[in-house]
Amino acid sequence: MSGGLAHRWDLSAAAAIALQKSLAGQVERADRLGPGGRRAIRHVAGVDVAFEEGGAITRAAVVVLRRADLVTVESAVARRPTRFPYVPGLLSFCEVPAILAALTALSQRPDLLLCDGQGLAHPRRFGLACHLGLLADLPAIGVAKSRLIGAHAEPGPAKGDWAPLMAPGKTGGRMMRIGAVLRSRAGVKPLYISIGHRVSLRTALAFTLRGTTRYRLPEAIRRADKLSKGGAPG
DNA sequence: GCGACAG
DNA sequence: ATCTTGTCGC
Repeated sequence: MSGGLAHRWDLSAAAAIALQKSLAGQVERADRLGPGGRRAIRHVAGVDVAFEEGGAITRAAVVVLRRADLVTVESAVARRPTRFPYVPGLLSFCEVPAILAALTALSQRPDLLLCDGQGLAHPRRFGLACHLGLLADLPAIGVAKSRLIGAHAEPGPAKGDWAPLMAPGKTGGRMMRIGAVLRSRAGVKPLYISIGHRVSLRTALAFTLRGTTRYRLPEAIRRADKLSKGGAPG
C-alpha cells in the first residue's frame, strides 16, 4: 500500500538528515486530491502515536472518517519497537515505521492524511507529514500543537483566524511562508498548519477547520490520539 | 558560545 | 511524548 518509495530506517542522525535533504524536493505543494489523484475527498484519516514501556514501544493509530459527516468508518493500531530516538527535526524516523504498519492494516486507503506534526514548517522542509505523505503516496497535512521553527504574529481570536508562519529561505535570506498559525476554535491555543504532500496550504487550512468541532484538534486527529492511548475504536 | 527544540 | 494532584473554567 505504498507509493513506490521506501528506504531503510536503521540510520544515524547524520544519514537521516541527508535523506531528508534528498527527499524534500519530491514533496508536492499543490492540490492533487481524491481517489486516484484529482477528485472529491471521501475519507480523511487522522494519525497519531503514543509510547509504551517508557518509549521502547511506539503505538500508532489511524482513524478513518467519512468526510461528509465525520463518522468513523474504520481504524487500525500497530505496535513496533522504537528504533530511533526523538530528536527535534527527526521525529518522522521515530514514528513513521509504526504509522505505515497501521496504514497497511486498513482495508481501504483514505484520501487524505491529517498528521500530528509539522509538514514543510521544518528545518529542511521535510517534517513528519511530508515524509509520511511521500512514503504512503497520499495527500497529507501537518497539524502540530506547537512550533518547531518560524516566526509569526498572534492570530485573531475567532475560529478561522490565522497568521502566516515565516522563515528565511533555504539559500538566500528572504522570508518565506512555510505554513500558518490557525485558531481552530475560539479560546484555545492556535495550531501550526503546514503542507505535507499534494495539498496546498489553503486546502490544509480549510480541512483542518471543517474537521474541528468540539475540541482544539480536528476530530480525525483527536480520535487517533485517543485510540493510540488505548481508547476504544469506535 | 548560548538558546530553541514537532512528539 | 510521559509521569501525576489539585485547580480553574464553563
